[in-house]
Amino acid sequence: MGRSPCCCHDAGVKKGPWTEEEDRTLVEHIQRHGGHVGSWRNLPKAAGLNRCGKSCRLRWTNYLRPDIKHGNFTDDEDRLIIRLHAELGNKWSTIATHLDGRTDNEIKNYWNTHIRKKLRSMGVDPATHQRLPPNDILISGALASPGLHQALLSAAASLGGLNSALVQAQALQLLLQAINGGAAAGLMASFSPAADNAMPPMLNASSIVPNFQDQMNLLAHASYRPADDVLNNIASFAEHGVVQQQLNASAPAPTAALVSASFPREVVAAADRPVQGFADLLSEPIEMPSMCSLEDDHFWKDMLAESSSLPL
DNA sequence: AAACCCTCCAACCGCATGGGG
DNA sequence: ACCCCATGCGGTTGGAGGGTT
Repeated sequence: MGRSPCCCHDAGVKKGPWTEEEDRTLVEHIQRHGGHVGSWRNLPKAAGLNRCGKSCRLRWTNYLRPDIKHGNFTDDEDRLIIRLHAELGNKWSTIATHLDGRTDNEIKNYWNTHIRKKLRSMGVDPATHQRLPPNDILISGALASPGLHQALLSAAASLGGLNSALVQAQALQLLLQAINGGAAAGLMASFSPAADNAMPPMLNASSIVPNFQDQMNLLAHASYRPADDVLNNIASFAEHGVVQQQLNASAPAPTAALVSASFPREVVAAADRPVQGFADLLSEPIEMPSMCSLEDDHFWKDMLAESSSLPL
């Protein structure tokens, strides 16, 4: 129906990057007409450019227009883009109307190359501005590294050596909470306890033990001594920087005191919290791995908290 | 030094929309 | 109501440049 083929399909019409000469020709032509363009389709011929009108329009609106601001985005602009995206979605042209001198194309590129990546690395879905499911965080974050992911699975498997399924679950929960800031349900569900232990058929973060101090008390009274490889595996996580605090693999059995001392207080507090939306995650500093470390990046923390509080 | 990989962004592509005849 | 055309818009691509092996 009705649409004529674009002039861009004409043979001999130049494509690709613009030269300075072409830029100058286009700018001078538009300036000669008082900054107004009658018809983009007729412009190339009138200006003496071997380009299609669409290409000229794009070059002018995205790059040559005198009111365009070039250079890095400011923190305020970042903040505004995230807030507007949470409200409007991928309406780049609408978002661009709120940022002086920025084009929709530039904002779109900036979103796709910088902001989206940053949000994902923090465990936030850039499309919905909600917290990513645990599995997605594992895949998108530092644990996408095969070695680290394998180490995690190995540690989880070695927890089977513990003499109580409940203690296994608690220890694994603690480990995963420390690694993933509470988003442990995915791996917890895939963890199979020994058959002779009385365990719920399906594990998840909320069905284990709701209070971390209770877990520690249970550990203290369980008088269990885990296999050395458990400690070694946990220590290897520490080496990977997943758990920031160094563990001492040659220490005595991990009583509650040892475990508490081995993990920062913030981790213990994080383990005690239920899994919630990412706004709650951001409400206070949590010791987390580098893939979603927020406590040293207040700018992003504030910005995300702001965008997540918008009415949708 | 060279090959390879990755990131970034300008530019392209094709569909949607709206206005005029 | 229909057709044609110009422009707007968002998704995608390709190549330059920088970093890594």
